[in-house]
Formats: sequence, structure tokens, C-alpha cells
Amino acid sequence: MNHTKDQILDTAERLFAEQGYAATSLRSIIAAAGVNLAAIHYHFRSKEALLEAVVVRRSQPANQERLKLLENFQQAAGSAPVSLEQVMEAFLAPTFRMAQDSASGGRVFMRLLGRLHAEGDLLSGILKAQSSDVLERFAAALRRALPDLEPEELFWRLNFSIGALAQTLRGGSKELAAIADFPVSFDAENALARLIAFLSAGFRAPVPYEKVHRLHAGEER
Amino acid sequence: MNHTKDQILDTAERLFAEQGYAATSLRSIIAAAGVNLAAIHYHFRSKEALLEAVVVRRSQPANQERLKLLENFQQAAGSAPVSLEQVMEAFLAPTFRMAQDSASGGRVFMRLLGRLHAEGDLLSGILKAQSSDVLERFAAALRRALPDLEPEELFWRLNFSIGALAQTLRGGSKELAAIADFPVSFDAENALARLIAFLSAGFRAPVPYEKVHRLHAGEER
DNA sequence: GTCTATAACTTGATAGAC
DNA sequence: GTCTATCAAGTTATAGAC
Repeated sequence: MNHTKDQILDTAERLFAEQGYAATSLRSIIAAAGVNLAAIHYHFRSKEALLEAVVVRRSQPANQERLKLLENFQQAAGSAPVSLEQVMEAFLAPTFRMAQDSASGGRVFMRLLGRLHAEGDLLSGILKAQSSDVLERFAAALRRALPDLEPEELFWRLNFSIGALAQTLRGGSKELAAIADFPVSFDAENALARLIAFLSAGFRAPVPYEKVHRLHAGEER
Repeated sequence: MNHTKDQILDTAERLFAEQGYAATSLRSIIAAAGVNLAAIHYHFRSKEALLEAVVVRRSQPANQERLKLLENFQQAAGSAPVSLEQVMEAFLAPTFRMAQDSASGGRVFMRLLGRLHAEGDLLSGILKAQSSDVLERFAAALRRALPDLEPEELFWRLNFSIGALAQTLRGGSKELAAIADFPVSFDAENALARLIAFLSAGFRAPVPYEKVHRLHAGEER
């Protein structure tokens, strides 16, 4: 709708993603966007409100698509539970697909999400307000897909998964890429398939009753 | 050795972990540490050098222990490859153990690592310099433990694992903890066992040849 | 809606007395 | 080694002309 407003949103999204929220000043945003400093306070109210606008712009449609995909799977499954892979795909695909179409800045937004995830509780405050119902719906579907997994273990594995997701969205580890001998290209559909395969195997792993230090060299074998 | 110096290191570690590097001012550090602003520039040179000192203080002994554990496992295994679980334990245990003894601020440092991991390339610059050889040693052990996994898939799965690790170190997702019905207590040894079980299953997952959109509701079945 | 000008404050860093 | 005092630059935010 508004040219200046969108210009600010796009630029803020990119710089927040590249440098983080705290390290990005409003002045660097207006410089890159080619707009005036006052415009940022006119259209948004403050730096924090700008971040919220950046996040909400993309996460709201993504959340709606998540629920729609989950419902599709649920209808197809009838009374049977939706499979683990399908639950994960319904949740993850909207984010990854967004990154696929290069026209929009979806790829940038992916990195922003991955980054904000670690930066303070900025993101949790913004997202919790508008997507806690989505989280609960998916948590319920997940429990149905994994009926034998105790809730506490499920909780831990969900945290592991969120971390793996955030890392993937962030674009992976620089240290690691330096060691790899091959060029690493990013194909969202490809990454999604790999991530789902990895995580679903993790979710189905046997629960570690044996204490790990049993494995210590010297203590046994 | 020096009281003021250690006081600054401890406080900086805590505040960087809680708020992130960019969002933490030197003045908030000296206020909490009860020292003078100039002392921070006297003992360290700059804010960035302070961060480096904070990280190096703990990661250097951890890296040495990592290598020692790996060598122990390798000697015990003889000519056979060290198992995937053992490679992971050798790498992860030092960090988790550090968090266990509550006397030192190891728990805080864990959170700092998880946080810095996402914040810019601050950490990668600091760590790469002093632990790239550790990474290469472990990468080699990992390839031996998983000889059938193609390098590119191994690379992806390493990234997933690093993300899960960082998330665990960071202390997990606030959004998630709000949904959980049970009190979440952190026991490092316990978390380590759960993480290794999850990740090793992920590493051994079948490679996803099938494109994910085959699973889409409506496209088949 | 967009601009200039500026207020009000915080930041990292340093000089120099003790 | 530790302090005070201060610098120079950068920060968010706002008032008010156009």
C-alpha cells in the first residue's frame, strides 16, 4: 500500500536479520532504505513496534497456512492420528516455502526468525501473543502422533527440534561451512526434507534409560 | 589471581548471557560488578576483547578435555572406529559437566555460548581461532563413525545438531515451557543423555530420497 | 506524509590525578 | 591499579515547519 512504509519494513527486516535487533540502529535502517528518520516514528511508534510489525507481517499468514495444512492432513486421516512427518511438515512447510519464492524477502525473514529466536525474549513476547493457539494445536497433534512418548521426553525433543530449526533458518554454522569441502547451496524444499527426516528419527529414538556415563572409556567395556 | 579482573569476567559473563553482547553496556557491567569503568579498559582493552577473554577462559580447558576424552575412546576402540554416541559424548560432556558443578559459573557460560551462537559472527571469530583443530578432529571421527553417510547429508545433520545443542545450552524455549504442564528442572547429565539419544537417532535416519511434497494431503493417497 | 532541527540520553573509550 | 572527569560519537524520540 504505502511505498515508504513497505520500504522501511523490508529494510528493517534485512538489517535485523543480518545484524540482530540490538545491534541495528534506526539510522542505519533509514540510510539503507533511503527515507527520513522521522518517517520511521510516524509509521511505527518505536523501534520495538517496528520489529513487531516486521514479524507479524509474515508470521500471521504463515500461521494460518500451518493450521490449514494440519486440518487437511487431519481430514485425510479420518479418525486415525496424523503421522509425525505430516505434523512436522504442516508446521514447517509454510516457513520454508516462503523462503522459496525469491520475489518476496522470505529468505531474509527465515534468517531473521532464526536469529531473533536467540536474541532475548523479544520474539517470544511478540509471537506468543499471536500464535500460542497454533502451538497448542500442534502440540496436541504431536502427542497423538507419538502416544507412547512420555510428556517430559516429548518436551525435550521439541526443544531440540526448535533449536535445529532455528539453526537451519539462520543459515547454518559459519565455522562448519568453512570446513566443508563442497559448495553449500540452499534449496528450501531440500532442506525441509532433510530436517524432517532427521527430526522424526530423533523423536522416535528409544528413551535413554541408561545413564550416559556408562559409556565412559575406562568405566566399563 | 586478580580480584577486580575476575569480578569483571564473572559479571560480564552473566550479563552477556542474559541480555546478549550488543544489548549489554559496559556501564551495566561495572554497576553490577561494583568496579570502576576505567578498570574494564585497563584490564581488558575493549568491549570486544572482554568478550573474547570471557569465552577463552572457559572454552580452552573444555577443548582440551574434549580431545582427551576422544583419545580415551580411540585407545579403547583400538583399530575399530569410535561409536557415534561416544564421539558425541566426548564433544558434549565437557560443556555439560561444567554446568553441573554449581560453584563455578558454568551454567551461566552454557547459556552464553548458546546465545552468542546466534549473535553475529562474534563467536565464530573467537572460537575458530582457537578450536578449529578440535572441530576437524571430531569431524574426522564422525566420518569414521558414519562411513555410509554422504558428506553433504552429514554436513546438514551436523548443523541440525549444533542448533539443538545451542538451544539446549540456551535453556530451552520460553514459549514451550509455558505450555508444558510439568515443572522443568535442568539436570545437565540428564539433558546430555537425552540430547545424545535424540541426535544419534537423527544421524542414523534414512536419507530422504522421496521428495517431501509427496506427503501432501490431496496430492496422493 | 515528509522533512529539518534538536532534545535528551547512552554508548565506548581515554587522559591524567592519585 | 584505581579513581574522576570528560570526550566524541551515536542512540531513540519528538516538536514543528512545510
